[in-house]
Formats: sequence, C-alpha cells, structure tokens
Amino acid sequence: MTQTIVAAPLSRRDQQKEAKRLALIDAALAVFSRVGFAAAKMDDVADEAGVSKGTVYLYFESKEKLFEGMVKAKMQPMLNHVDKVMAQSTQTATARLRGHMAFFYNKILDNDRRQIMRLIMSEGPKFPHLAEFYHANILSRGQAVINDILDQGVKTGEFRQMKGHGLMQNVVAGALIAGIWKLVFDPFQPIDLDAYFETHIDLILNGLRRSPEND
Amino acid sequence: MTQTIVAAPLSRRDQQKEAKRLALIDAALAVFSRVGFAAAKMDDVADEAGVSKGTVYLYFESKEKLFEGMVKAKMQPMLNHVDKVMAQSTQTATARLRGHMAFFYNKILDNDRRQIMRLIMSEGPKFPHLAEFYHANILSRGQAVINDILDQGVKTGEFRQMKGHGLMQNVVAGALIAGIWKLVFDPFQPIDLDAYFETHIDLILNGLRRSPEND
DNA sequence: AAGGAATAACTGACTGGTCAGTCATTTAAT
DNA sequence: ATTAAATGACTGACCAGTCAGTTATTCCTT
Repeated sequence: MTQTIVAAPLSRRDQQKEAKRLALIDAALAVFSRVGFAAAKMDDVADEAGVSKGTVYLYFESKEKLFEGMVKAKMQPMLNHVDKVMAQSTQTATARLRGHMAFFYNKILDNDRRQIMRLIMSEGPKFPHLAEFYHANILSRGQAVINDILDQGVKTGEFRQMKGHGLMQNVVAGALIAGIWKLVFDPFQPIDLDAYFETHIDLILNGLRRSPEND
Repeated sequence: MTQTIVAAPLSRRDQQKEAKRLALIDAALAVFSRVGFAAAKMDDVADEAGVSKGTVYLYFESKEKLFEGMVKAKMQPMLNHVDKVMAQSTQTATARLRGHMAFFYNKILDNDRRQIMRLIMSEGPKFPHLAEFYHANILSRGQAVINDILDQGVKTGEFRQMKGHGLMQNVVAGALIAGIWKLVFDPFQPIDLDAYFETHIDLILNGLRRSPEND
C-alpha cells in the first residue's frame, strides 16, 4: 500500500513520462546531429524515440522548443562538475589546468557534447535565445574556472602576467578545434586526441610560463 | 567590327553572364549565411541577385551545386596568397608566423570568409564532397605554410622541437575560435580582434620558444 | 476484488503551407 | 532572322502542427 508521503509519489505514469521525455531528447540529439535543425523531421524524431508524431507535441510544443530543450537537458550535467574544479585550489595552477583540460577532452568533447557544440555554432545565429543560454550557463562558467586557474598561477609565479583579452578563449581554443575537426575533417585527416591533447597542453603551459625573456 | 581574334572575344553577352554569375554567388553567400543550407530558398537567392528563380538554374544545376560553387568561388582567391608566404623564407620564422597570422586575422577572418568557415562546419558532415574540397585545397595549404614556418624555426633555433601531432591546429586554433566567437557570441560578450590577436600570437610564440626548461 | 467511470496518454490521417525544380512563353542580343 | 537568355506560373513532393478518435491507467463504488 502506497503511503501518502509528503514527497512526490512518482507514480508508474510519471516514471513512464520521464522515460519518454529522455527518449525524445536522445532521439532529437541524434536526428539534429545527423541533418541539422531545418532538415530534421519531427516524424524521424518520433520514430527514433518509438512514439508517434503526435506524442512529441505532448512533450514539446514545437520543433524549436524541442531543440532548445534538448540542448539544455544535455548540458545540465556539465554544470555540476565545474564547481568541483573551482574548489581544487590546493593544487598548483599547472596541475589544475592540466586536470581541467583533461576533463574537457574526456567529457566535454565526447561525441554527444561535440555534436551539441557544433549545433550551437551552426544554429546559434538563428537561435539567439539558445546562444545566450549557452553563453550564460556553459561558457561563462568555463571561463570562470579558467580565469580562476590563471589568476592563481600568476599569484604563485607559475604563470606570467598577460594582458589577457581573449586569454581564456586562446587557452581552450585548441580543444574546441579538436572537437570540430573530429566531426568535419577526420575522414580526410584523422587526429589522435591523446597525442593532440599533449601537444595542446604542452604548448599552452609553456606559453603561459614565466621565462627569462618575459619578465 | 569585332575582329575574329585568337584569344577569347568576351562579348557583351559573355560579360553579362559573368557578372550575373558573380551576383548569384554573392547572393548565395548572403542567403546561406543568414539561414543555413536547408532553410535557404532559391527564390530568395534569385531576388537578392535581381533575377528570377528560373535563371538561377541556368547557372547552377541545383541548390547543392550552387552551394558548392559558391564556396569554391569565394575561397579561390585565398590560394594565391599562400604561395607568396611560402616564398618569404628570408625572414625569421617568428616574423613569418606573426605576418601570416596577421594576414589570417585580416583576410581570412573577414566577414565573408568567417561565414564560409561556419558553413563548412555546419554543413560539412552533410556535404562530404565539400569538406573534402575544403580540406584538400584550403586547409592542407594552410597547414603546409605553418609547418614550413615551424620547421624553419626549429632549424634556426627560434622554436623548440615539439612532437607535433596537431601542432598546426593548435597554433591556429585561437584564430578560428575568434572567427566563430564573432559570429555566435559577440552580441553577449564582444571580443576586440586586435587585442585578441596580440594575446594569441604572444601565447603561441612563447609556447613555441626555446626556453631553459625545455631543452 | 471486480466492474466501471473518469481521466490521462497516445495515435496517425489530415490540412495548409512551403519550396525545389520545370518548361512554355517572352524578351534581348547578335 | 536567328539564337541565346530570362521569366514566372505551375507541379509534385514534403512536412510542421492539429485533432477526433483510441487505448491505457487510475480512481471510485460496492
């Protein structure tokens, strides 16, 4: 007998609804990744999620809302991690930067998130809402982490003081390009992400490092 | 009286045709940039070029061919420059890298080419032909230049020897991200390309430089 | 516990609008 | 007069979004 508890009961129905919502989000990512927003068919999303087209509209009021909902849902889990990294200030800045970048390559550049990154670049100008959300929630947090690490490095003397306009973008640029390259040019010239990562971190750490010429 | 010369006569008609072809290419770039490939209407391209839709099909056999033709036409002029840079080996590698990057920011990242870059990223996976063309003709040339400069730098002792997988991508990544940022996130967080360029070249040159720790 | 009403979830045929590509006709250049 | 270029109404396919009808779940009564 189900007791009437204060917290949400989460009935069979609600569980199924939630599962279906997730299935729709996965289907949407798959279809949008494959063909882009404009060419994606709601029927295909429905098929891929194992429901009829009408059902999609019970969960998302339009194709645009589906797209936005999918991006938000897929990005949410990233946000938690960021705070964790912020708290690691016991390590050296060098170690933190390396650790954060490694996380970036492993988790943010996994296939799902790579696709979303590409979709934001493709569709961003047509969905200012979405570009703004992505900037406010994802990018600005990433920026905060990198800047925190860079500031620490300057304080400890690990890194030199740089003027810094666009420093954060330059520090992570290599990783973003790796993600894009994988999606677009890998068939013609594959890259090995592990080796690429080492080059990236080596180049950037050395670029940031205090050195005789830069005092 | 038009004499029958050996070289092409280039009649009024041919001139007009050529002009119309260029107008169509400009119109295509404008429309595709605005809405992407799938959402672009041939009618809009025709309007923007000042012709009727039927005319577009006299010049390009399909929407896809128009897209491909536009990208190729807009990228062709870049190719000449590259060879020029290759020949500048009298300068130091540092100066050449700086010069080439400056060119990159000024010319390759101008608005037209930025848009094309974004279109390649967006539509590349759906147009393998095009991604391949872009890779074979544009990227591989850019790569050759950068690698040539890096090799020279190592020989002269300006740069340290790096293992180098993905080195070229990492060296130019900052510039590509700048272009994308301008198109997608500038409304929310503008970047100043001049200051950004200085940060980029400073970080990379220092990263490449021989330094006591890296011998 | 069973039957049955009430409600929520789901379905897919249909509609209205859109658009790539065609072609009979018109206009312009030679 | 002949040939090339351009037009735009038209066609056929396609697809986002709707909604009347169907099925599954829950709740209520006895």
